[in-house]
Amino acid sequence: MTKLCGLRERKKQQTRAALVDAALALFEAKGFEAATVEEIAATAEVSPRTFFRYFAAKEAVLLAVHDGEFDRVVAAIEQGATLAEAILGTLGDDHEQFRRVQELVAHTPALLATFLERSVEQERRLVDLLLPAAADERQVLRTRLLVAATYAALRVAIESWLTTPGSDCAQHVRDALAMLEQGLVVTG
Amino acid sequence: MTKLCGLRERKKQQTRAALVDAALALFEAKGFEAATVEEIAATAEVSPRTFFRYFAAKEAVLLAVHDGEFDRVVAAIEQGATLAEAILGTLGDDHEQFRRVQELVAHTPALLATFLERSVEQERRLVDLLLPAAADERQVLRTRLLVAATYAALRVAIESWLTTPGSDCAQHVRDALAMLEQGLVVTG
DNA sequence: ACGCCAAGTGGCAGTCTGTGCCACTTTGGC
DNA sequence: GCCAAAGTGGCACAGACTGCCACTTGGCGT
Repeated sequence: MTKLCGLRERKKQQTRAALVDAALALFEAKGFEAATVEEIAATAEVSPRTFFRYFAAKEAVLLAVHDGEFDRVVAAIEQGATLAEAILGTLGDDHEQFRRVQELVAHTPALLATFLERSVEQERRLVDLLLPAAADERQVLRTRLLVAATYAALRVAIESWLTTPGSDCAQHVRDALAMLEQGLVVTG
Repeated sequence: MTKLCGLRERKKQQTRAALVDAALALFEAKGFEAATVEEIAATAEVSPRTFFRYFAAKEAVLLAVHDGEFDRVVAAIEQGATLAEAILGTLGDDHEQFRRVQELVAHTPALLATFLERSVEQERRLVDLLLPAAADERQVLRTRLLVAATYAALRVAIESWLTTPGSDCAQHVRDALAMLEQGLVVTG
């Protein structure tokens, strides 16, 4: 965990938050590609050089927003929760920042690409986590498929949620997962 | 289809192919990010400016390799094939260029991101194609889920295929789709 | 055979992302 | 208070990509 004792560490978190806020606002105001790192840094009162010390790339600012949520999913699984339970659990307290980011992602191909790639990384970690120590080949495949399909369902659910004003995100996810579990007619 | 009558058109296809070959070879030799557009263009005996007239971005060279295959999937569906049939149909004649590209994608996060984004675009087109004119909300959701899950299975299958030397790609895909159809235990 | 038009190309200047390096300030431990 | 370490800014630079303009060349009518 991050220490919050020193002044140094507090300033860092503060700068980080300022960068995220600035980026989110600017992306929403003028679009992801039109907003430059220079502007974001200026808004957060920091040099562009420093921006890249906090985030490896322009897109990474938004990635950072959700990292905490994934950690909670991992934690839940480590305590014995199923994948579905873990995901649904973190969706409860909807930070509206989550919606803002997802809205941006849905409208910006470059951001979508970044997020999908991050999803694959997360999928790999989850597979390792869910897999028993000694698993046969078939078990591995089944788990990979489970996680990948769950993420696919999550993505479909979020899209559906974004286009349905006032709806509950968790409910969309539950519906999608239920459909998945009951078995898709792949041949239809 | 592309006309092949004129000399002009032939030269264009030739340049395009030269760029693809050069890019593929250079990416394999020194890695995607280490290979510069300048080098690729030079190898294909063309100016860097011209490279970007053929491909919108450095990654797009590899995207182009698979565009033809997706068109075949679309064509098959328009002639009444199911999604699974259409996909398995195009996988038969395995161009080894397909494997080379997938190998690169698997090892290069930036390429993976681009390909996943392209996958989402393809998914959207397939959903429109598979959906009857008047479909209720539930039908739409089910179709989106079907396509997204199928692509997830495809991705898992390809990964599995790449890491199993000498195996048949189509067989991996069939196995994955079968698992999907029989219903995943989401709560496991 | 000639010449015109449009398509294709190259070069150049310029923007933006991202990185390495070095000097400078600040913080936390002693 | 002093010193190493952490954090920051500025600079120079590479590489991806774009707009613009001048130039060449293939297609085509006459």
